[in-house]
Amino acid sequence: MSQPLNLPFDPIERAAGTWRDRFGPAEAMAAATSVMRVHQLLLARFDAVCRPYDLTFARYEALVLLSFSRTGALPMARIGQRLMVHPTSVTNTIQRLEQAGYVRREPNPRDGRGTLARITDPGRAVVQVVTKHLMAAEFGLAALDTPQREALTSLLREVRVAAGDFGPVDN
Amino acid sequence: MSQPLNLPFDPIERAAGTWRDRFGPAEAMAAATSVMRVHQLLLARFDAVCRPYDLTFARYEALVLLSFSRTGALPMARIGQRLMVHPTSVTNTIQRLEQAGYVRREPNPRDGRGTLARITDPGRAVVQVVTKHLMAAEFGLAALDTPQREALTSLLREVRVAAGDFGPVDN
DNA sequence: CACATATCAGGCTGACTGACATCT
DNA sequence: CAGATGTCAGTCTGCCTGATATGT
Repeated sequence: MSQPLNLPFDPIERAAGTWRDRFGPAEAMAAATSVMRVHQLLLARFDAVCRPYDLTFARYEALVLLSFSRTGALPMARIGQRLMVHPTSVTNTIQRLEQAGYVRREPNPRDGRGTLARITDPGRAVVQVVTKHLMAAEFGLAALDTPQREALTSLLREVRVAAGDFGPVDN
Repeated sequence: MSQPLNLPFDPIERAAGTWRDRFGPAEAMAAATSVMRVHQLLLARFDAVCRPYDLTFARYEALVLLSFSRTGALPMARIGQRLMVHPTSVTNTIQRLEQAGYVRREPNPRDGRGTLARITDPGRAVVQVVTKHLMAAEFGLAALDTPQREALTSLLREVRVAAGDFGPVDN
C-alpha cells in the first residue's frame, strides 16, 4: 500500500507534512474515512432513486424490513432494534410511510402498549420497483466484481460483529 | 461466502423468502448495506469523541483539512470541493468553527469575492487532541488488523475512483 | 411498584433550493 | 455580459433528550 494518504484530506499538501508524520500509523484513519466517503456517495445515489417515490433510503430500509417480516407487520420497538435507530426516529419514519400510504398502523393485539406497523399493498409494490432500480444500479457498486463485493461485506462484518451488531435473533 | 444474507434486514425470516429469491443476486446489496451500517457505527463513535470539544465529526474533518493546508487557510469553495459538501453547508460549518474560536474568516486577497477560512492556534490544538483520541480508539476499526484495513481502503478506493472522487489536484 | 412502549414537544445537525449581492 | 463566490432565508431530514400517557 504505497499510495499517498487519502481522505478526507486528500491530496495532502507536502509542505504541511503527512498524516503519518504528525499522528502516526494512518491505516485505520484511511479506512474509516473511506467508509465515510463511500457512504456519502452511495446515500446520494440511493436517495435519488427513492425520491420519485416519496421515499428516502431510510424509509425504504424500513419498508424492506417489513416486506421481509413473517406477517408483514412488526412492533415499532423491533423496527428500531433492527435498523439501530432511536424509538422517536421510528415513530417519525413510520409516520411518513403512513402518510404515503405504504404502511398502516394497528394496535398490537399481544401487547396493549404496542403499535404494529403493517406494510400495505402499495408499500409492497413500491419496494419491488425501487429495489429493481437499485439492483439495476448495482447498489452503486458496479466498480466491484462479485468476489470484491463479498470481500468488502466480510471485512465490514467483522467491524459490525465487534460492535455488537448481529445481536441475538428473536423475531 | 455461505453466510446468510444480512443487513439491514437480518436475520431475514424464512417464511418470507430470501432476498435472492425475490430480487436476484444480493452481493451488491449486502455490501452496500454493510457500508451504511458501519458508517452509522463509526459516526456515532466519532461524534462522541468530538462532542466534549464543541465539535462534530464533520467540523473536525474541515479543521483537519485546514490544518494540512499549506498556509493554514483555504477558500470556502475549495473546502466544499474537498469535503464534497454544498457551499451553504461550508458556510454553516465554518460559522460554527468560528464561533468556537477554531477558525477565523478573512477576505481572500487574491479574489475580492472570496472568503478564506484560517485555522487558529486553538483550532490546531483541538485537532491534535481529538486526533489523539481517535487514534487511541483506532478509528473504530480495532477489529481489523493492518492488512485488513488496507484491503478495506483499497476496495473502497475503487468505488470512489469510479464515482469521480480523487479528482484533479490543484491546490 | 418498576419497567416497557410509543408518542409528543423541542432542539440540533447537515444538506438542499432559491434568491441575492458582489466581484472577475 | 456571463460566470464564480459566498451568504441568507427557508425547508427537509434524521437523530437526539426529556416528558408524558399507557399498559405489563
